[in-house]
Amino acid sequence: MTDQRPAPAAPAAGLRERKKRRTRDALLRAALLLFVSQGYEKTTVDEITDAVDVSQRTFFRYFANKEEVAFAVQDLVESHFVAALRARPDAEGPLEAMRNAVLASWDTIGEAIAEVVPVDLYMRTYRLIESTPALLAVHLRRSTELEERISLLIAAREGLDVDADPRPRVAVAAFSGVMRVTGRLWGQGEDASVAAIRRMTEAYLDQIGPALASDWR
Amino acid sequence: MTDQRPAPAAPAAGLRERKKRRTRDALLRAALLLFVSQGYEKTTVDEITDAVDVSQRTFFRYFANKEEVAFAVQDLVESHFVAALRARPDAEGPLEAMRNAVLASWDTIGEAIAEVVPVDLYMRTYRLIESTPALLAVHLRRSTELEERISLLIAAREGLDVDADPRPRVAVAAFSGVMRVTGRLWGQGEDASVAAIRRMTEAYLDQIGPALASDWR
DNA sequence: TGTGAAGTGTCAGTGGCTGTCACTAGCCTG
DNA sequence: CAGGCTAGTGACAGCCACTGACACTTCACA
Repeated sequence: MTDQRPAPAAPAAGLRERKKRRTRDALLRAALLLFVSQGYEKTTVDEITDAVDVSQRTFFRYFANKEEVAFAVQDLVESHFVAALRARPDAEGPLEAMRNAVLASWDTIGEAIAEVVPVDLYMRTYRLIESTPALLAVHLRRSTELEERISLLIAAREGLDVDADPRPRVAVAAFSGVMRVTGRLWGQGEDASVAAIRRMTEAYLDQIGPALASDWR
Repeated sequence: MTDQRPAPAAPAAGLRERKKRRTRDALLRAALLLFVSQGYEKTTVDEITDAVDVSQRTFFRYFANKEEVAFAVQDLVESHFVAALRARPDAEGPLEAMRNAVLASWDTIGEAIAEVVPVDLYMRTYRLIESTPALLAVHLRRSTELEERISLLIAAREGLDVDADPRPRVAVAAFSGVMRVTGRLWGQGEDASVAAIRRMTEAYLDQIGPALASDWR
């Protein structure tokens, strides 16, 4: 997760700072546009830097690699979810809290995204990630990192030690597994709206209990 | 180290075939050895091909990319699990069947692996995968592909349509999530034995029910 | 206003990966 | 068993992601 964002509570930073942010944003937007319009693999870093008129070297000073730029917005979405989870009342059980946190964060994520790129561009990027093997792989690895953070959070809520009690990690794993399935299906489906994935998430989360029952008939 | 496998229904193929298999096996073994001894990233394809005395081009004719060679044995393990799952009696519920299939397949996987590489080498490779970001990413992506296959299998067992009923995918997602957690923890832990991961799997799978309960206290 | 450092461009180099082409060796047919 | 066919390979050239080194420009700040 990228740290530096003087977002809320950051007046007009120095000229240098602003220039930097502008360059980064320009690279990000140009990259995502190119990715969604012609595909990730078919986009070279040179094309991105040409579009922004900086050197290739500069790109790699802002983003560790070509993949990273594709996940810049995803970072935002994830920290949004984590914040929503932190905000859940203690009274809610683990699974209930996670469920409410996703649903709540999807209701408000739009604005947060729009500060950086058009929401539509993000959604098309998300679909691109799901459908591009190289990006999907990175996405999944990042997801497990997020899962670990969530596990620690859940454990803290319940006053447990993650290493002593398997339940936090198991619950998060089950929850995340379901989230991935919905993400994938949404990416493959017709309806690319936020509403669609929200609806799907709700429906699939409802099935966790029934799915783990010993007899489905 | 046998140069060919008395594989089921594969007599002595032509000389061409045998040479091919020998080259592939040699590349595989050399690659894994280099990977585990000096790390994945620090091993160049040239080093691998030099060790086997073939051209770099030849390497890429056998393996689509450098990553693929690291997963050759994993392929074996996965199809072993799928076979075990197919063999579970219809009477078992979905989760029960998957659980029994993993445990059963771990009891017998050793011999299957040993036909290709020393079991110890495989285990060290597995740990390397878990601890190398680039490989972990690919591993996770491959896992989701496997999950889809399993979902279809489970659905078939229960006479369901995966797209109409979310339960197969949800159950598999939850199950796989737990499996990944155990794989990761095993990779980080001290005990690198098959027994260790088997034990851990059993313990964690036992926690699925409790973990999803609405109240842990 | 001068000095230091942050940000960038340029250049050279490495390594993964691909296309092409020519050559050789196992295979097959007459 | 000769001669042609083709799969497998090596050699080579080239693309692209990425890195290190160094010099230059531009802002920041004393």
